[in-house]
Amino acid sequence: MNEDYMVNQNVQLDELDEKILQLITKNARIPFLEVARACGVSGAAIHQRVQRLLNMEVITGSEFIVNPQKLGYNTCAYMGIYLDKQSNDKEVVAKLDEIPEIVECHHTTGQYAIFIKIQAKTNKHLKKVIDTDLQNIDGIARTETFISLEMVFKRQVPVR
Amino acid sequence: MNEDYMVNQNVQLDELDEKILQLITKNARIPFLEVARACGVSGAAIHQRVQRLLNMEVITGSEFIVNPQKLGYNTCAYMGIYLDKQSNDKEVVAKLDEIPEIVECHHTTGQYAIFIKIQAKTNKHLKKVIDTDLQNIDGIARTETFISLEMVFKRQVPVR
DNA sequence: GTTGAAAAAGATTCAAA
DNA sequence: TTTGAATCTTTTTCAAC
Repeated sequence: MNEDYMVNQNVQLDELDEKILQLITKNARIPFLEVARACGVSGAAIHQRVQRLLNMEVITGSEFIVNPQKLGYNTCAYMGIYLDKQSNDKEVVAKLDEIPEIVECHHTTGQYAIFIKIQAKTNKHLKKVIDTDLQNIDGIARTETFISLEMVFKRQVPVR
Repeated sequence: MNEDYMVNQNVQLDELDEKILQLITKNARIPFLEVARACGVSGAAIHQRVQRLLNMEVITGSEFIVNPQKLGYNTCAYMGIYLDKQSNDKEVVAKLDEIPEIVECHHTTGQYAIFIKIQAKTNKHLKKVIDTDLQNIDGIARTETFISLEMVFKRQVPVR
């Protein structure tokens, strides 16, 4: 009982919550007092609302966003992974987790069992990740790579 | 001259920059004075370094991270898009940009011309995005969808 | 749940090194 | 580039509504 898949994770948010989310998801450093002024409520109210949104896990934290290219990461790729029939998904994922160039990992349905996003410095670096790091993982049968020539846009889920 | 593709965007960072990045990319709300204490320098130094990292676009901003599931977005999918030969990539991308459920969009090489990430509330919602919103865009020949059953991990590019 | 007020902490500026 | 000190702003707490 009470497994993840049984829980409706949806949460009731009012307009103030949504306004707050719209502001802080675009700029985590915005002063709560500025949010307060924009919303016409007190700073204390924003403080409490944000705390509540964190407690409810509607927001899971904050981050400064790095520009991969400025750190020399110029190659981005997606990869679909086929697993051997007898392989253990969890073990494969644990191994993938150890490869820092893999920045995202999903269990998927359809042709692939696992789908990942890779950030590498160069095409040569990507080749090393694929031919060495991934090749060393037991259970991977085959992979298909899609190289991103350019990320055109990226954003978060719409708040309302 | 001086086109995007000619510019080496790589930037020289020292250990202090890296330490700062490691802290602020995990928590955008961390007080700079706390970063200062962790790094053994003054608050003013951190303030200036962060400003410099922003000016250099090593960091492009900050955000509170929303948990899509708590907003009712329970279906995540990736989609490869094949375009008609005579179609205009830019126009297609502009249309995709207008669909809020598409949260990421890349130009790709290989079998697909465009690769996108979709966040929908339900499978039915995803079907509506695919069958209605995407179907209405001229130039799209065919699509292939990979549904994510579970995002196992997500992180930013390693700093150093 | 929201408020204003108070106290504590942080951000920002700047002259000097 | 870094620093400490000064100033200004924000964060956080809390009693009262």
